[in-house]
Amino acid sequence: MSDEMPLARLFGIVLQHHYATLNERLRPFGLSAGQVPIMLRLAAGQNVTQEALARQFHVDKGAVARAARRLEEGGFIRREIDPIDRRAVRLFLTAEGERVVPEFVRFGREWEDAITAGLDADEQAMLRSLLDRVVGTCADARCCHE
Amino acid sequence: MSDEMPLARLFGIVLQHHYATLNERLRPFGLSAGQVPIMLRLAAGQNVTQEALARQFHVDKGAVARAARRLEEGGFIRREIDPIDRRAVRLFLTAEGERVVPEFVRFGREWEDAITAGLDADEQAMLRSLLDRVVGTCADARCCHE
DNA sequence: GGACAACTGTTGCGTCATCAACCTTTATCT
DNA sequence: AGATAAAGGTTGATGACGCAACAGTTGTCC
Repeated sequence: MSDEMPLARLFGIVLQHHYATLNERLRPFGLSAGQVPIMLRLAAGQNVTQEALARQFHVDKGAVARAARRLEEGGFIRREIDPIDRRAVRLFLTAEGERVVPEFVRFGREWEDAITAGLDADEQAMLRSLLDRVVGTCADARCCHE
Repeated sequence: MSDEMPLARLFGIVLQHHYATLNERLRPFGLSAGQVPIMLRLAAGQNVTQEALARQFHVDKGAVARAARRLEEGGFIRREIDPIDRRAVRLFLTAEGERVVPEFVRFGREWEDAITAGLDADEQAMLRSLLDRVVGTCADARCCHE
């Protein structure tokens, strides 16, 4: 199986599998995997700043900007300049966005289910817990966020 | 901490941390993280085919081709056409490659140590085991390799 | 109130990696 | 043997992401 596989490669393989799976399912929408986290976040509550998204998902603000642009071009979100702080852009789902986002949620959930199909509930919880802690360790290394 | 973080993002964060760390350390060599797995494999035994590397690390053959080219241009490996099967290219370390590869091994090990610093030995083993199984699951999904 | 710093967002460039198309070489099949 | 298929490798297009430089806006501090 894992004959001398660097730990980093394991992460890479899983991540690429995620991109491949999501990209395929999102192609009919003209979208790809990078836009999903934004949609998921908006499904849970709108009126969100790009900066808040970048911070929440530990993603570069440039990546958020590009993803938001594609979502807007596709007609899934609307962007409004915050009247109080005119630097900030606030994101909202359009009617079309509201309509499709449950499917995106399902895509994400199904991928997680598929990937952890060989693990029982305890092992899944253990995996997430260990990943959380590893992420915490490497997040501390560079920035010192919340 | 992980407030509604998609599982895939956890993998992405760790992987990006790996790239950032390795790229920084490899810059003095004119290399970057993508070339490391090849070097590590060659350190453990030379005369390897690009196709074998792609299969071992579950990486696209195109990625291996590019990484091998950069390593050759940097003078770290040598590429010889297999005289038996003239389609195949076999990779070897140069003297310079032999000289630096122990450092690359160290870079990789130090990153793994840093990332798992918050985990005890049992938890580290558990993490790798769970990752192996998840990777096995998603590897089965597309191909049906060894 | 005016100079300077800090923050949000955008864009260009680089890296990792995939896929698809192609070329060359080898294997297969009749 | 000749045609066809399959395999190893290369290249171009694309996606995700980070970093750095920049623009516009707001905050701070004399």
